[in-house]
Amino acid sequence: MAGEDKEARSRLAAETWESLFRAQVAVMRKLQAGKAFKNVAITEYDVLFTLSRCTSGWLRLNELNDHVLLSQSSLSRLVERLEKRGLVVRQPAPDDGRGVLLKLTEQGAALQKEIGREHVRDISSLVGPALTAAEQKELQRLTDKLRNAVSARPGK
Amino acid sequence: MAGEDKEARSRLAAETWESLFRAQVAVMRKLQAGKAFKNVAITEYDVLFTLSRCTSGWLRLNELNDHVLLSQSSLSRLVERLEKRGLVVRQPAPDDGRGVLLKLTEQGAALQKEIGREHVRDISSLVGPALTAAEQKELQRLTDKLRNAVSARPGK
DNA sequence: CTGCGATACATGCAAATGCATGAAAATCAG
DNA sequence: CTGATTTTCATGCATTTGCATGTATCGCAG
Repeated sequence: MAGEDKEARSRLAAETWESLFRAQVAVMRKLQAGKAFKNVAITEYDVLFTLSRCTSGWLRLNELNDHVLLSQSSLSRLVERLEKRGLVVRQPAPDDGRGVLLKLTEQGAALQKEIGREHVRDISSLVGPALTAAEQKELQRLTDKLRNAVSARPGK
Repeated sequence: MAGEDKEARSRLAAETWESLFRAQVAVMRKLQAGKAFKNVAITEYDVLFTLSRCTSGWLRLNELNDHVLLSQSSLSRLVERLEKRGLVVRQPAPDDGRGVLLKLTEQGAALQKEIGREHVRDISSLVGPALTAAEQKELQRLTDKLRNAVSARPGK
């Protein structure tokens, strides 16, 4: 009956999330142990990486925050540290007096590339042997679909 | 040729991980915003949850640490706080003088159940509409496979 | 049994994080 | 245009985290 059905679907969703989360923890543990993140924390690298993917070069602090699992204040200070280390530069947004734009410095871009290579090696040695190419593609499709659906949905 | 193939597989693994990670961030963001985690941090809940799943009731701090994305010292203090709040009890391991066993108190078990229900509701309203049941099962299978492969592999 | 390295957990301390709040600019209602 | 509300980012402060280290126990080689 309907009640059981709803219950079963609820459980399926919870178990699916549980599996996804545990897999993320397991992989992240290994990655953090790698020497790629000896001098740069994983959240810091995440910021450098996101900036490196940004075509225009400049990115609003605001948008960056959506991408990263950090509170606004923590991101503010993380960026402050990166700036002090000469890895990024801040600039007031031209079209919005409240906004702040971010860009990688040459040094920041170089460091991102260096760590990135290491990082990709680590990832591929972890994920590569675990799943076939077809499985990886399917996993990518499913997680992309999940992320899109979740991000699209309003606050709720 | 072989070089390109290796490069392509490396990229696939990296992109797969990227997708998985972003999906996790997106879902986690929404979950953290839910009122389920107003009084209990997500890492704290994770500990309560893991203890609730433990059939024998008692769990070594040690094993718990494998499960959670926290350093050993952080977990030690997290557990200390939970004990102060009366949610768990500690006990020296009978067979190993160095070890510490953990168990939920009645109050801890009750709180876990209460938050758990809320949490499952949130998850299912996020994941449920995003993927079909078949897709969820497949996602679960793939992430389980990934986690098993990654955890099995020695330190490297 | 003895000594030595490894393992499990706790603790001092500096760094990172989040919450609450503040300041400045944008947006909106009337 | 004016005043109220919202958005964006920064900052004070308490909490949480991780690194390095300390202590106790375990396991093992000799």
